[in-house]
Amino acid sequence: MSDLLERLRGRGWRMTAQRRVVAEVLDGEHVHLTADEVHARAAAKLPEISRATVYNTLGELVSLGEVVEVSTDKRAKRYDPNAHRPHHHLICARCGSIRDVHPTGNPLADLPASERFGFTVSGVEMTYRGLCPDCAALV
Amino acid sequence: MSDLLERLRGRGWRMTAQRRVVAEVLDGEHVHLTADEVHARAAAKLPEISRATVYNTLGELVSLGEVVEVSTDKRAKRYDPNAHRPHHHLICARCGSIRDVHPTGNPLADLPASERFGFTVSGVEMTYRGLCPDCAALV
DNA sequence: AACTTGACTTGGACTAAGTCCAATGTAGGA
DNA sequence: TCCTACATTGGACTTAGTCCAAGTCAAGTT
Repeated sequence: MSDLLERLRGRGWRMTAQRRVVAEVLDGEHVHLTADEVHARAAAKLPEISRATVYNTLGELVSLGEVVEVSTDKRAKRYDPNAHRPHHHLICARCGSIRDVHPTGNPLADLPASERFGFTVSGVEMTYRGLCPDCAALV
Repeated sequence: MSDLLERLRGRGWRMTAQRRVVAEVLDGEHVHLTADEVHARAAAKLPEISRATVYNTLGELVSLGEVVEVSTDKRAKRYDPNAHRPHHHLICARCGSIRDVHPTGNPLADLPASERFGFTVSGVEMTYRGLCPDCAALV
């Protein structure tokens, strides 16, 4: 987990207690938390941390490429700390739970030039949807 | 455009002026509008239509499968009326403009059983990201 | 054509998620 | 130790969307 902190320090991040706990929360579990969940977990370690700081820090981590935003159908964005390994997502349409998945194939190669409309294409996200075992059992 | 209205009527939709203008707005242009943009265009034809009705109607069209929700990075969801033809999206990271694209390949087949975690997988969305020609010219 | 009724619409209050900002605090270099 | 540019705070604000009780109306029935 100090890997992440080292990388950030190496990039000129001023290291504060707030940034440290946010980084630790994200680095600690490979689940996909909302900003509010990150705030709650961070506040457990550093009670006076503000929501604004959590949003700021998450935004910085995203632009540094350390964390990826995932938009599910639910309203709140989720933050995926597993940004260093390329992967895609499988989301339960009912409960919103997310798994990281690794499909075979190369989806970027599947978009021919004629379908690019002059865009400079830099990446692709695949979002598989379905029902998780628990939710499927309820239906 | 009356295709859509016919289909809806055939499914037992009670046809009201409000639903008609919303359907017409979506059916009229193949752009990807936000709920507020749909409301604005609908209100141009039927000034007293309320936002709640637009949201209700969009929600119904989505659950009927006539329209697809697209979550970009921006906050508001966009509504894609081109639901009858399977396709994916190419989004400009800068201005948020969206194009429909048709990649080759079968992404569902690219997710092996070992990567499904017991989920019942029902679909997949591919979101290509990059810069549109206009935005690329600005950088 | 008038009646009936349950589905539809309305507007306004409410909630959730996120942004902004002026005042205050502090990490890290000199 | 001091300085200062960068970071944090909390609270107001905005945006996007939901909810609901009251009123309206489409379409089937007579």
